[in-house]
Amino acid sequence: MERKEISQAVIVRLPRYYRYLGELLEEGVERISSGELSRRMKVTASQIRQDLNNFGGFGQQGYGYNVQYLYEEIGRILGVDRKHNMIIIGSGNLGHAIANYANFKRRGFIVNGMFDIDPDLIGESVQGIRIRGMEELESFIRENDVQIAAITMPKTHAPEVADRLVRAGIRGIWNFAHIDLAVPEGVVVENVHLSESLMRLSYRVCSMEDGQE
Amino acid sequence: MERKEISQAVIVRLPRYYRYLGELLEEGVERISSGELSRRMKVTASQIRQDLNNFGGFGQQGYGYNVQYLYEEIGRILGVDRKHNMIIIGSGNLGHAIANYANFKRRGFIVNGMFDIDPDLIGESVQGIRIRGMEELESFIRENDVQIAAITMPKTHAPEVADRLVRAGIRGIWNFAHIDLAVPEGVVVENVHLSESLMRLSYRVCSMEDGQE
DNA sequence: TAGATTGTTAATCGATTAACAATC
DNA sequence: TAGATTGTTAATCGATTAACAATC
Repeated sequence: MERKEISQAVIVRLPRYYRYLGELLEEGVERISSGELSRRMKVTASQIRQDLNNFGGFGQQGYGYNVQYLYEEIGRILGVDRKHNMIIIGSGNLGHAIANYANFKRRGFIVNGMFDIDPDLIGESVQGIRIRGMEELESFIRENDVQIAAITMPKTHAPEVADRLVRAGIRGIWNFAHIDLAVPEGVVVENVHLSESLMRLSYRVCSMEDGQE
Repeated sequence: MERKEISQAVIVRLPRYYRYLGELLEEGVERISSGELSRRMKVTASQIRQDLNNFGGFGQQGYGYNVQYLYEEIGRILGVDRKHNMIIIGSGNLGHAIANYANFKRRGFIVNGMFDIDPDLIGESVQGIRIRGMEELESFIRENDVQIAAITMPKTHAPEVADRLVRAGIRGIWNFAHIDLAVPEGVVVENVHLSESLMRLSYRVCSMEDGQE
């Protein structure tokens, strides 16, 4: 599937293309040119064409891009055409928020297990998903062919849990803990560091006030 | 405070420096060289020195950087030395997760109001924060000098709410809704698009399997 | 066919890394 | 002082934008 190395910048933009194409599809738009899409997304048409051509020629000269086709192709590239079994480690508010978010399911991310250390939570159910104790972690991953784990627990035990996940064969970690996890080659970590995001917002608000941005 | 334009890439990295310096401080480390920090953070020493010099000469030749001093300076740059009043629009799990996260408070982000449209939630309290109806939004922002609003509600009404926030004088929007908000100059939007983050993870997991990354 | 718009090459711009003189 | 390490300039690398020939 992969020809050359795709740059990180392109990968970051890809889901946003997917979102806009989904919206166009809902609006009933059948075809779109890079120029028109560029106006909507506020990026250059050049960038859109360059980005898409990393993966192949999806368009047609004189016509543009077929929305449905391009949407499906990008979906395939992102892997949302497949099913991914997913677990959530940490059943606090954030874990609940993710478990409840129905759109993930639509994209093929099936949460089939939640875990916690709190005995009061173990045995409870969220959206039909049972909360389990940590001792079941490895067996559950193996038996349910789990690919992705979201870590939504405090940072203290996150590295240790990450090690267990890796050893149990997880392929991707969606890390919400405020710490950088060390994983071996072949395992992917995607960080969501909310406090860093909030500080960036704060920086920009403040620099707006003093100098102007 | 601002000399020249600071690049987006630098701003993204800044909170991570802050986090590592905070950890060093807790470890009792008094001084650190760009070389040693580069080993810890797995970035080049050159990049660290370049990044910091955007804001001034915090180091000393032959010595390195004083951890405490650098930590405080970066905190000042990020604006975490000040108080920011903050509200949360949307009191679902995600709103609760943010309200409950005590570390934000430590960094000066004070959540003093939560809002929702659900009559069952209005009047309830989370962490001592009362959940209010949307009709109180504008008056609350003005009376409590609120600078930052987190939008943790479904995307449908997010643009409309964003408009109200802007008109009421909010300076920064922390947007968790899966939509791009249009705001005038002088107002800052920081997006946290979880579904896009998850798709990036999915992409990288899949491309690991087919070709190798 | 003529017009539109892609795919792709070339030019520009910006960010990262390397190197080293300044200096603590 | 000598050694270490910064601040900063110069070199390299990569990403974005512009341009245009190919082609539907």
